[in-house]
Parts: sequence; C-alpha cells; structure tokens
Amino acid sequence: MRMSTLFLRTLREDPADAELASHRLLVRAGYIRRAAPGIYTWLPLGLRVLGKIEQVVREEMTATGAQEVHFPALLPREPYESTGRWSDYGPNLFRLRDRRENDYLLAPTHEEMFTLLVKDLYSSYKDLPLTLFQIQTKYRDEARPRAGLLRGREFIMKDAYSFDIDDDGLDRSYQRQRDAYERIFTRLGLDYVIVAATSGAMGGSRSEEFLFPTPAGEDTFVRSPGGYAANVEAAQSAVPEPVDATGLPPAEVRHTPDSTTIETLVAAANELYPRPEGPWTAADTLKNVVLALTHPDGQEELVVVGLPGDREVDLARLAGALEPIEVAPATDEQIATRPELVKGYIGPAAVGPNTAAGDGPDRTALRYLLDPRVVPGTSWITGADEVDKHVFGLVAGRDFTADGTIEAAEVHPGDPAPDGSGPLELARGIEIGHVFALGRKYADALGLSVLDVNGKATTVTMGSYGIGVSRALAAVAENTCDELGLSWPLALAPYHVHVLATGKDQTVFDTAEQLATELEAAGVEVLYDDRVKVSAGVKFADAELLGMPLALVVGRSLADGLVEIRHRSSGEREEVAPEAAVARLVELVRAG
RNA sequence: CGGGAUGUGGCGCAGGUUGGUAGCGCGUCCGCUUUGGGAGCGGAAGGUCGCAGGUUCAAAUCCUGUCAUCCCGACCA
Repeated sequence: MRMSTLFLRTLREDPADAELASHRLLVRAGYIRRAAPGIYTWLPLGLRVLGKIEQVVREEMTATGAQEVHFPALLPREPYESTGRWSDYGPNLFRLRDRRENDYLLAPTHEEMFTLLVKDLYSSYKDLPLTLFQIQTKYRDEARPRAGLLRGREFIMKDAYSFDIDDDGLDRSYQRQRDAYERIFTRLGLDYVIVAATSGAMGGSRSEEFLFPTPAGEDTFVRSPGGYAANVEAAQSAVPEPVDATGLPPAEVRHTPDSTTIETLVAAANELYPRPEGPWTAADTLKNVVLALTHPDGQEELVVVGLPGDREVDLARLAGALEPIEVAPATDEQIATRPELVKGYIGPAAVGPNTAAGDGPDRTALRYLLDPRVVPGTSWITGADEVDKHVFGLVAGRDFTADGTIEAAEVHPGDPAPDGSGPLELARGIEIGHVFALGRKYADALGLSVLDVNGKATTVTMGSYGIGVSRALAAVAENTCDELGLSWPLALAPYHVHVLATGKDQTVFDTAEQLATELEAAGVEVLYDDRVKVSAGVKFADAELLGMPLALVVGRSLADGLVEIRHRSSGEREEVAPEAAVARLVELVRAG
C-alpha cells in the first residue's frame, strides 16, 4: 500500500472526547472514527487489524470443530419473547418497528436464534455434539458507553454455542472452548486472567471470565498468589473453623445511648465498657442490614443480612448471590412496616431464625442471612432490638442462629483466599471473553430436544462462549501502545513493514520503491510512505503513531550504502546494505 | 438515573463577566524555499457560534427553554 493513496489522515492532537490511550491513539492514527456515542466507523487500517483478529479467532474456533454461521443482526421479537429476554433485557435492548408495527430488535446476543436453528434442523442424538459460532455485530444500548471500542453500543463479538446430549458432553465442549480461548488470547499477545464468574441471570452450572487486567477495566476481580482468581461478585469468603464457646460468659444487654452506627457503637463500648484485652473495634460488632428484594414475579421481600461491623454490604456481590432477584437497601418506610426492626439496634433476637421463611411462597416472613465468617462460637456486640441497647457477648450458634449464609460483604485486600492459597489482592480488568455452561434453560424455553438411543425425547444441554472481538482489538492497543503511538504485534499489524523514503533525493525514492516491491513479492505486507514534500520528521512521527512492528528507512545513509531497519516496540535499530534488507526483513517477519 | 463539565470552520481551543465587522494553532489548497525528528515565507478557501424562542437599534456574548456530547457514579457481556 502506498501512503500517498491510503485513505488516512492522522491527527496531531488528541481528540477531546477520548480519555483512554487506546481510544485516543486509534482515533489519532486514523484507525477508527466515532459515528455516534459508542458507535465507530472502521477505516482501512483499523479494518485490517480487525480482520486479522477475526482470522485468529476463526482459525482457533474451526480447530475445535466448531462451524461458522451468520445470523441477521436484525431479529423479530418472538424468540426473545419466549425466553423472557424481550422484557428482561430492559432498556439495554435496541428495539424498533417495521412499517406494519411489528416489533424487531437489534440482537444483543443470539442464544435464541442458535437454539431455534438447531431445533429446526436436528432431531437425533446422533447429530450431537455440535458447536456453531459466528462473528457478528451486536447491539446494546448501554446507559453509558465509554472508552471508545472498549465499551461500545455496537461491537463485534464472536459467539459460539455448544449442543450436547448430556452433562459429560457439555463438560467436554466447555473445556474445548476454554482451551481454544487460551490459545486465542495467547496468539493475540493479550495478558489475561481467568476468573470464576457468577452464573448470572442466564443460570447454569459453570462460568468463567477472561479478563484483560487494566485500571480502566469495569470489573473488579480478586486473585491470590496461590492461583485463586474470581470476579469479586463471585468471590467466596474463607470460612473460619468454628470456635469452642465453652466458658464464654453469658450475653449481657447493656445501655449504649445514641449508638445507631458502628462508629458510635464502638466509641460507646470503649467508653462505657472497656475490656482488659484491648479496645473494641468494628470487627467485634455484628451489623444487621435490612435489604429489599424484588423477585422476578414482582413480589417484594425484606431480608436482614448480618455481617461483621468492619465490612460494608457490597450490593453487586449481593445481587450476584441472589440473581435474578433485584436488591436495594431498604428505605426507612419499608423498615417501619416491621415493628420488630428497631433501626440502629437490630439484632438476631428479633429477626432470626424464622422457620417459616426460606424459598417457600411465604415472603412475608423475615429471613435472616449471615456472612459466612460469623461461624458458631464467635462472640459479638450487636443490637438488642431496643432503642439505646446493645447486647454484648452474643455467641453465634449458642445464642442465635440464622436462616442461612450469604456472600454479601465487601472483599478487602488481604482477605484470605477460600482455598487457602494466600491473601487476596484486588485488581480491575475488562472482560474480553466469557465461557458459560448454560445447561438447559434455553433448550427448555424453546423446546429443543432430540431423540436419544431409546427413542425418548431428551432436552439438549448448551454452552455459550463469547469473545469481544472489537474490544480485544482495543485491549491489544492498550496493552502495547506507548507515548509515541500504537505498536502492533506482527500477527495483528495492518502491515508488517513500514517503508519510509526520507529525503528529496530521487534515488532514495527509487530504492525505497524497489525494496517495497521486492518485499511485497516476497509475501511481506508493506505500507510504503512515498509521500513527496513530506519531511522526514513527519514520516517518522507518523510511522510511530501508526505502529507497524518494523520500519525500513531509506534516506540519508543510502549514500553510504546503508538502509535502516527499526523495531517499533524495542526502539532497536540495525543498518544493513539495501541488497540485504529484503532478506533480513523476510527473516524477521517469518520469525514472528 | 444521580453528580460535574462542555457545545464557536475538518481537529484542538480563545472570545462571553463589560452586547457593536468571529479569532488563534493544527490541517487543507496555490507559489517559492526547505527535507533525519511533526519546516519557513507569502497568498487562499472554509464557520447560520448546538437548536428554538425572548430582550435589544444590535446577541457567540444577556434571559428562558430544549437538544447533544464527554467525565465520575449507579447499571451493565
């Protein structure tokens, strides 16, 4: 490609609406243009990179035995109605009407369509297992698109779906996809972390996310030195051993005036009831928080969650633990509907356990759920269900029990991993892939079954596997760029070698032209900067901004019989004779 | 949906408080000079100042409304 004719305009200044390096540089380097919030146009250079990423994904998917199909992005309402997602997806779904007032949507993901397609064509266990995939444009009307390609409203996604007759088959299909994902992200040169994820609204047995670690990421995850890793929403707490409570004094109700918060309670305890072994801390208190749940059928329920006073409720974790039930802090009005709840002084005595509560139809009973760290034998200061009164030395298991445990407390850095693999650290990442053992939810909802060996109809079990392709492109850019510009790995770069003719000497241009042609003939992808009247400085700066992994500079040193090869990522330079340049570059390109 | 900010040639911005012929840098076009780190000089094109009302002799500027975009949060694959 000759730069004099390439459809490209680089920007010297950062676009005002771009914050993140990848976003800024992809726009400045002329790879993408914003068309609408969260919606981008692919320019020639960007499209070449996108094509290469798609190709890597396609090759690895095909290698697993998956077959490529392509669905429309514009879909009718009915299939999404039958799985409930027409309404479940809420405002995030792009909806539209045709001229006859029929409802359509721009697909946010295609589970329904894949399921129906297989139902349409297959009906025997002999047809399974089957894995299909597509690389498709997806649409989600995000409340707040941001960071360019990293979180768009239109984005390109590879989605694959496996269909198996039984759970063992699903396990194998899942593992095969998971392995392929590791190969794909390795080939893309992307750092990634595999974390346990919540199974989410889709239900299912097993789910893992592939995260690209970056401070700009929107997911928080935890990991331990010993290898435990989980999305913070799915992270399990390390549960301590029960403590022997024999010999602990009986609980005692004490006067604690104006102590409606953990902070004031600890202050009151230390002032009025100091203990010899050191001051009371928030960790000695048991905080009971009232939450309002909304069930999918619209019913509301209040629950009380008890957790150590040095932790806040993490609503995202709680929501993850209760999905698809929605969660919100209870309002004062809601708390007032239960006379036994004395705000600021709520204790286990009033709320738990309630044998009538649970998953039964009676949601008027107040459930009491405990943080897993509140194990039998631990002793707490907690509310006495009376204004200005707290109870000291209330022992779990001896003096109170609950209706169950729940992961609702925020995770702190340094908390032990649940598998004993060391202290947890918290980090941010962006989801670039998700593998998901769906099970039979969609097959059930849409009636996908096949006849088994005995001629009996059996519901198919499914997995779904996504990769954010356009997001991965941005992640690679983010991962590799520097202050000068983009810097692509050879496998993804729009062109392998950027040939620069610098100077005004005609022989420079002739030589550069000839070398570019020879490189192309040798199968190397070449971007040749043949622009005349453009200074060397401009060409160097553009080459660094555009980020081809190798540059061949033909210029000043040509008079001495030398040309220069530059390595974009390392900054390394080597000088070779023009006759040797092609062979050397071919060698570098072949080496990867 | 809450909080904050911003809308002025293709891009980045000034001007606005004090109303009076719309400006700067980059980019683009023409000419000459330059050519290893985003060149110089001279000339040129390009803007209903987000939109709609209002105040005024006169509005980018003041008032009212409205729309849009970005950032933080909530939410979210």
